[in-house]
Amino acid sequence: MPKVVDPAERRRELVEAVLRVMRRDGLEQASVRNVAREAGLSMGSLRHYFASQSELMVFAFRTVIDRIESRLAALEPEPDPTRRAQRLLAELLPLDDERRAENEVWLAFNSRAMVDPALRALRDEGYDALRAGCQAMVTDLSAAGLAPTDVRTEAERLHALLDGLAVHAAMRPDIHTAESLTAAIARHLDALAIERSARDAAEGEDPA
Amino acid sequence: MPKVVDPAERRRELVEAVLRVMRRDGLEQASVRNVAREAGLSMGSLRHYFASQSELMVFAFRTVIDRIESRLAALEPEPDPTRRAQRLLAELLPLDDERRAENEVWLAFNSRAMVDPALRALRDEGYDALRAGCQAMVTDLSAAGLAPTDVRTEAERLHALLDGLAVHAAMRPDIHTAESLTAAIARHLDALAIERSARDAAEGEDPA
DNA sequence: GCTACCCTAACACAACTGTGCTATAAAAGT
DNA sequence: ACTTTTATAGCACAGTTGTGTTAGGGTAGC
Repeated sequence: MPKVVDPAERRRELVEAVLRVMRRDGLEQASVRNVAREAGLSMGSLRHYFASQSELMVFAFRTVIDRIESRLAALEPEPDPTRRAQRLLAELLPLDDERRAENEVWLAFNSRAMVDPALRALRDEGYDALRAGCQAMVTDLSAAGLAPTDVRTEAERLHALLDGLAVHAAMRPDIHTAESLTAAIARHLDALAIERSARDAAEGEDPA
Repeated sequence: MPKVVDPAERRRELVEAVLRVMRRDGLEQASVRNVAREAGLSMGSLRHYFASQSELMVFAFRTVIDRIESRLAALEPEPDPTRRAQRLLAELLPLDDERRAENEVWLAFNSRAMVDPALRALRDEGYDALRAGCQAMVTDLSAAGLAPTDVRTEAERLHALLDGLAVHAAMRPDIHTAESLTAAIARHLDALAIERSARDAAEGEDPA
């Protein structure tokens, strides 16, 4: 009976099982037994694809990261920096069920990474990528005169706002609807532009 | 030998043991055995003070919440809304080792509350309190002409920024120093004031 | 004195964990 | 046709978990 499915496909199925269990019962319930049962396999089979639980978790986390990154990369090019930022941020916020699920497992992985060294490297990778993305967005906006020139501080602020909204959406999905999340982000982008104009005007006055 | 210390004191010691274990080894290591060993007691003794692990965790979480709230309440009154907001936010951010520790256990409790119903109520309580605090700050700033009039959106933005910064500080304490955190918050308060001025000016022009 | 009570300790139990090992059947390679 | 590799299943083992129960030692009230 073996060899009926592609090994890579099996691994993907197992990752899906991990994510399902994590969402339904919490990260600590994602034991090798529970995951194997969820996937309809014996735990001996699971161990054939992943030698250890840590390996399974790392692969699952990596899969989630790759999925998010490829989704961002697949976005059609958008020359206008504001609209580009809006689309990127909309892709990162948990606005629909699929991304809500993704957000939950992302947060679970992140919290385990606080203690598990094997996951820490992946968490840092995701963190750095998001940080770089925020920095790129602010840089483009700033170049277009739509954000203050202090890119570093503004990128940190945007990044923290984004992650904070994601955490809040996971904690209270009833309060933080897709509308309120997008409104908060839109307001922030708007505020960045206003701030830039005001600072430019102040600079034009002061030294003159 | 029993009865040498106040039972309430014992409970406090046990909570401290919980927090130490949680910070050192992670939340999932805070088993009744590990906590009892950390406190230098047998697990039979621990169970005399807390009938179940859930009870212990709830009490520990409650203690952390109370500690933060009483520290905020102990702040001397500050009439200037900007300075008051700065002080409140400085008290909530993990700027020193003590509050870094507090922040870590806070996040750990929050992540477990995603799955543990007993902790969820406490998490929601903490969330609501912080949300109300942000709303109060923005309301005062807005009344003083130092923040936009859309209190609801701005409170959500401030709240998310605050929690996002706390998460980032826990993840990357090397990157997010006390200086960068306070700078981000200061910039945000500054931006709120600028935004208000600009919107007021725009409104004065438009309908005229 | 003594009785009642609080605290502490220690053990038992069932459930769960990750991991190693073995057996077997199907496929692939020759 | 035969051998080797791959995939699956199942079990054993040692460790940890939460919780219950039992017993004993120390203090306080009478």
